[in-house]
Amino acid sequence: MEALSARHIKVLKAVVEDYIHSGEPVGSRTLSRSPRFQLSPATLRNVMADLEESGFLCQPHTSAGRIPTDLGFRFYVNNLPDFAAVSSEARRQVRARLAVAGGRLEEILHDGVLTLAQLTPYVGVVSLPDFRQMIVRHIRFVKLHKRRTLAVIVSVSGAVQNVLFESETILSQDQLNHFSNYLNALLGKLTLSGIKRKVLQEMANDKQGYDELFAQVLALSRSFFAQDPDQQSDVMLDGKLNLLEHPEFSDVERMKEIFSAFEEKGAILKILDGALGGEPLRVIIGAESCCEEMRHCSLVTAEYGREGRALGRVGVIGPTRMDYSRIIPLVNYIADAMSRRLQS
Amino acid sequence: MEALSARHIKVLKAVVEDYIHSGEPVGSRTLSRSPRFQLSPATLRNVMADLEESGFLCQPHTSAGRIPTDLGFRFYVNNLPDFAAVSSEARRQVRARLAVAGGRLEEILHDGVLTLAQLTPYVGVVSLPDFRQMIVRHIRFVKLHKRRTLAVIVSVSGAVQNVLFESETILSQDQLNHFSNYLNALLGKLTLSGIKRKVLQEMANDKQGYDELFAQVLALSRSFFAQDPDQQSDVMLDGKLNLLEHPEFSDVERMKEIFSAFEEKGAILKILDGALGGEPLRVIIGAESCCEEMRHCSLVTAEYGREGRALGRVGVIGPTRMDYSRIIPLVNYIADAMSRRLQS
DNA sequence: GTTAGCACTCTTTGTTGTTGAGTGCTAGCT
DNA sequence: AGCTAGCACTCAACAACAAAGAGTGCTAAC
Repeated sequence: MEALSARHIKVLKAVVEDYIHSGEPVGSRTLSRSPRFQLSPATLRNVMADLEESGFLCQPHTSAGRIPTDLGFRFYVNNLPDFAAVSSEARRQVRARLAVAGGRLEEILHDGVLTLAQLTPYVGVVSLPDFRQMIVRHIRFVKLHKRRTLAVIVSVSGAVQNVLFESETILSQDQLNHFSNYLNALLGKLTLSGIKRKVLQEMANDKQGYDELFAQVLALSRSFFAQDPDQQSDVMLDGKLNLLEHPEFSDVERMKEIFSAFEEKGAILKILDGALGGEPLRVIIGAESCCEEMRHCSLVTAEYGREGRALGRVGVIGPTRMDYSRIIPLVNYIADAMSRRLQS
Repeated sequence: MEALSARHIKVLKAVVEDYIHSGEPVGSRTLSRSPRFQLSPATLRNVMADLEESGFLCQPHTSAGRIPTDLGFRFYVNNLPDFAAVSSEARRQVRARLAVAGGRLEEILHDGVLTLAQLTPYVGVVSLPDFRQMIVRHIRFVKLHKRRTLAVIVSVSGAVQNVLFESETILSQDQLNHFSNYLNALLGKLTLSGIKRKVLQEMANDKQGYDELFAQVLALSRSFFAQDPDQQSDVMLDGKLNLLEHPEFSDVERMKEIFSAFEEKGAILKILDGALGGEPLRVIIGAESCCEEMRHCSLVTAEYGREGRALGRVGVIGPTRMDYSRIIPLVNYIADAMSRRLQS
């Protein structure tokens, strides 16, 4: 497989863009009619045959035009797109939904995916931050019944989580309040797993000499952390119906595949956060996701976060034939807007 | 339309049952081959023609057999089914999932729909109780930042809800704890809206002479209730993929309709809880739901609750051609199991 | 290096019977 | 009066076939 000439690249780009907009295999004839080529179909055929040999194009069947392979899309995305500016309609919607201040974390994320699902014909997706990695602002204990206790944890970014657990001894609400205060005073800018680590550490070097209170707080924390096994993070999807509009999913079998992938949120999460903290923007094309059910889908996702810390990823899932030149800037734009709102 | 003779009824029943199991329009010939009829096809044709005229059967096209109309299914469900006993496999699964004790409300409901989605080829559905109608066990206030306050409400059935609101004045956590204790001591077996009503009432007859504390609690409660506009209840669905297995939904258009109904949870909720407190078991067939998108679906739902109070409904959504004789007992069984678990 | 021409492939679309299931109707049977 | 056999008719489903159209690879000429 040799290096691609300028002409090869130009043809590849034309095929990809044409296919993205028409959804039909594109033939040499169609291409030669385009004003940007002065070439005859026969010449284009030769070029396309080369591109096929190199793995950038393929034919659904011998007498059809060519469509880009995953590799073809990949080359296009990496090198070629003329990014479209974010439309004014999109800016307007983002302003309306995401430029407002405050709100709980879940609301902000939800507004993000909703906006994406409305502005694109694809599925909006966002990964919720792993709660254990979020910086805790408060922990509060609420006595429910005997040893049954509820911990309410609030993160700096406004996420609230409830964890039910059983304390070792029966404690009154007043005692719990006391412990809450003590613990809150103690914790600086720590994540939940940071706190857990710290608590376990303190217990490990269990030299006596603690004051009674500290020992009790530790005991309580331990049973609390014992309960919280691995409170998984999660994903939010919106606009699944959008996919049904695309001809590539009019096949019921294919639909079934993708929707089953959606039900299995763990898989999506893995694809999304697999490389969290890596590139801020990421495009995953077809089989690159290594998820059998998603091999006909692409993901465009960007990191969102707070104060420079990445919290998760937000973006869209659509067919590999996705309008990358429009979607990539849009996803970036929305991730930015979300991060800004999280800051406030 | 005259009253149906015993023979008419017998034929209707046979048609419905045959159609439920085969999914094909059933013809007079098929029917006459069944050992339960000694009649010739011609005779059956006459009977079926009568049933069609009365609106219980219809023909997809002239040269096909007959299929039951919504009315036909309705007659069948109301009068005819031989209920199947709940299978031992079903009992086993329910034991495994729902006979365990305790758990948060959401978990219990989730286990319920999951079980239904696994035991039937339909979609499991459950309506979450309207939080405002649930009896409150605790209210606890957590100070977040300045006037920003989090109310944590725990119901007797184990549901936990967080409500964010702004208090009128800046209060310390200690004050909030104090208020929480006071309020908790105050509330007996009241629902959230009961509490709200009471608070507003107390404020209305605002004769002075309150002690300071009571006045402050009232003020706090008021801003809290102002925030909570109408925290809608919600529905949970599981097993949407099951529907894709049914031939009646291999048509993409029809699929789209139903899935769009699923996204619009409000509509489902309305159908489900429209008659909460009415019949414990309810079957809604096709157009009876008055929901355009659901006209090809039936719902079988039963009430679940706690200590005799209905909290919501649980059941399945499937094609009108549903195996009612098996599903009705199963839904009842599971609703019972859920209610029992909620008791604990 | 490019293009025109040609034979070939393969999908799509439409036509045309043929088959089979099912129907309504009528006349005759019990 | 109720039931049944028979018959003509309708219609969907299937298969076979033809024609059209889009696209290809290859070769020879420009």
